[in-house]
Amino acid sequence: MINTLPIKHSELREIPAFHDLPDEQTQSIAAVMVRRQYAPGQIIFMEGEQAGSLWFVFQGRVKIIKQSLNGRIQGLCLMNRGKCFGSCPLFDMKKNPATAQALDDVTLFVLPEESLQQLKTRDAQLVKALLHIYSQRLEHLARVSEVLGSWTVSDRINDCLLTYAKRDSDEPIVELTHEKLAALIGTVREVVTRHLSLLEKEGVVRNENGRIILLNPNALLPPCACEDHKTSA
Amino acid sequence: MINTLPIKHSELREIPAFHDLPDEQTQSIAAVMVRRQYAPGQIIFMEGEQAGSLWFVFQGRVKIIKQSLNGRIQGLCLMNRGKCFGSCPLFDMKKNPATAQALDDVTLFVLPEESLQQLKTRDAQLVKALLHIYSQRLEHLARVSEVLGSWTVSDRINDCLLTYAKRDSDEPIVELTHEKLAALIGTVREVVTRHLSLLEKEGVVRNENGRIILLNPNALLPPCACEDHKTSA
DNA sequence: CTGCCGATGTGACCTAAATCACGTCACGCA
DNA sequence: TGCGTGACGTGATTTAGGTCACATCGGCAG
Repeated sequence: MINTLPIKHSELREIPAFHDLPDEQTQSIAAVMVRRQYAPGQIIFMEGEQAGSLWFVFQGRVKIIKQSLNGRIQGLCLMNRGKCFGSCPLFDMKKNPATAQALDDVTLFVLPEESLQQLKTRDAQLVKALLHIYSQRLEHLARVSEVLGSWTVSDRINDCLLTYAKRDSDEPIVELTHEKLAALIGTVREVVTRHLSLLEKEGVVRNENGRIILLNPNALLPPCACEDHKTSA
Repeated sequence: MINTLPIKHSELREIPAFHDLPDEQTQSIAAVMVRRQYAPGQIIFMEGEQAGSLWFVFQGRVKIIKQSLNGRIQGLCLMNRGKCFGSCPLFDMKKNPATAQALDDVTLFVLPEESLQQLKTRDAQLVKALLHIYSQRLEHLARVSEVLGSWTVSDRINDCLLTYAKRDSDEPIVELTHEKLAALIGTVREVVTRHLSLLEKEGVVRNENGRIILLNPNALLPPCACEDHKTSA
């Protein structure tokens, strides 16, 4: 899980949060960061723990989830390359509000709590960066709340497809199994499969094993007052 | 809506966020704050606007809600005396993630965006306070996401009762109509009424006109793995 | 006292979506 | 070549909870 290979500042440069920092800064930060590897499904930290470190995704994808006592799991978001998560308990928050779990084989850069505390007192710039990250997260969670509260499962699947599509080639591709999509959305595999079959019949997507190709992403656009009573799904 | 009556620092002292500040600070802050009044139902700011001010509730209650395009409304939380909200667009957030609406007759203290910007650069203490507020909000929204995703409506009603009960007298009282409770939870009045009737039959609450008295708050405690298949509700 | 109105109670009904229970299909591998 | 295994497809059934349509009830202005 811990990989002693040091972190090159060229690698650090690939994280958006460090784009604008001067070389000397990235050098010193790279020196205190730790590289970690996780296998698919492995838990990175648990809801309720007190990990105050900052985590950056270098490779792979990390799933942020909440599991309630009755066993149901609700995915909050998916962090891919360059994204940052964690650090919530750093500012008087008692405990982690959610769980982080590796989705693929994952390589993370970790800024340990102690180092972060040090940097925080020395560097006002960092605090501002944190506020920015928090803002984004607030925005995202507010959106999740709206989506969970008032969208149908079908709309949530569409939204999820658009959100997590890789747009490398000319046709966007979602590299998730139905099972994992279901977990992210907070539903079950059958419902995802059924809805995707519908979409395939309509020619909007093509299902392959372990991934979904979006043939007509525009047809997945968010629900709108104009299309009141939907015939399909 | 705007009330020119100046804000006394004795009043400002009643806001938890200003408890620890030295007198001179509260004086100068009180000088730049604005008092505003709102009638029940009045919108304070809308989702999508760019209000970067900080709002403090001095009297009454403010409902934070999200309305999605299909017309459904999802309540996020209820801010009462002393609570702080707003200010999201201050740190690079494009727009307000939610709407604020007065529930009762409300008196607010507003710290306008310009003043806040000034204070922000001068006072590192304030930035730390903001981080704290953001942390709490993140925590809360993460909880909302879990609740929306995996609790039943009945559990959400129970939770809401416990969360918003006034504990002045020996018996906690919730001063909300079924209608308003429903809006907060993101359901409809009938469902709330039905569930409350059940609870009343079980002797857990007593329904009066416009308020609910909790006779046995412990019976409302959150859902738990141990009580797997619930008979009631 | 009467009429109005907002807050409640309650039954009948309907739909989304979870659950259960299978069957199929592709693919690696001994 | 057969077999195991993980991913996908699909019907039947069940259920929470939203929708509709009313009846009731308590307070209060005139």
